[in-house]
Amino acid sequence: MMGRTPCCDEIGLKKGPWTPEEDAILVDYIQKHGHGSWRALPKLAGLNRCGKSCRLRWTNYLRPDIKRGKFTEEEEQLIINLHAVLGNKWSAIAGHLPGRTDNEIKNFWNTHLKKKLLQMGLDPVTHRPRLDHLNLLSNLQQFLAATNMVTSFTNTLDSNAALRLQSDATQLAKLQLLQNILQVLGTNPASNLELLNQLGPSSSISDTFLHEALGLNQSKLQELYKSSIGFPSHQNLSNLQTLEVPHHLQQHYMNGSSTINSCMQSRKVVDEQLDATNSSSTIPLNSLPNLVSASPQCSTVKEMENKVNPNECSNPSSTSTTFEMWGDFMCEEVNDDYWKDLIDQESNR
DNA sequence: AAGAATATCAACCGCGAAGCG
DNA sequence: TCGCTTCGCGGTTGATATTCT
Repeated sequence: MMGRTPCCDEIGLKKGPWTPEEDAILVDYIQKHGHGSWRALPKLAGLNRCGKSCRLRWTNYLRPDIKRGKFTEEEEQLIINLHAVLGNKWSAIAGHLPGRTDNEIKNFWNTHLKKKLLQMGLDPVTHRPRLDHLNLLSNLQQFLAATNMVTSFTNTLDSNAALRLQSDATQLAKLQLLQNILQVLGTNPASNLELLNQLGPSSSISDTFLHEALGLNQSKLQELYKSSIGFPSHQNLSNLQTLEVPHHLQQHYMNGSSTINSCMQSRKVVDEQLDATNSSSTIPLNSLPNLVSASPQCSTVKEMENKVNPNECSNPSSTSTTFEMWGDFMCEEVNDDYWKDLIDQESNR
């Protein structure tokens, strides 16, 4: 295969944009004869192009069933959802959007959706919250904002209920943040350094702030970091058990709102990890289950099915994404069955 | 108004997979 | 089974359009 001459290097074959005349010739020929062998087509049709160029022009532009115009909100959400499951399998994604081409979807992803996810603090590759320190800090702001929202809301309640709700919200915010930090510590050594730099003596993050936001002081966090690279011991994980989620809240929200529910599930995962670590101290921290989609790491659907529970891969309620962010993206009407069908279809391709 | 910067998207390129003798 | 051809995919490029300064 190496060194094969590209088909369009043949002398005299035209490249570049197609003229309306060329389009007309190609459409006319295919309508009359079908495309048959793409390689033979240009000669038969009387086009000074290579077969590859003809195929591309036909499939991406001239095909009669192509839908033109802007992507709808529904299409946009579908692409995001499909990308979370399939990764950069543009033709597979296009197969679920009638009239759209893989090229169009790829361009749309690269120019719009990627940026949109980044702006929302999500990694467009993994669809998880970004693990770099900047994002952690931006998440902090969101957690605090959310907590403040609860504070405003609780002004309307009696003082006991208000205090309890406020405290619960803060705990959940801590938990979510902690989950993100755990991911950083466990999976991304480069970010660890950056994070530690942020947490260092010259850091803009004050001890008070860390204490308030996390219930951890700098030295405790750094200690945790040092001891958790590569071989986390159950001792350093057990340090985190100071972050208790009130039992009544677990009961109340386990079947409740997706926001709180996702936090609770995150907590559950941490708990399970702690349990597992207690029984065997060799489980690496970065084996934390994927809470959002597995996506491109699941390079094939088969692989994906082996690696992850499809529900974990697709169920919005199992995400660890910051509050409702992910929920906003997921079509509510797209249920588990949809994803099961999708995965089945892809497996059978 | 003009030039620079940025966004968009059609088309190309190279590679791996599939088909076939 | 092997080697060649063809197809289709995903990443990238570059011309053009749009927005910003």
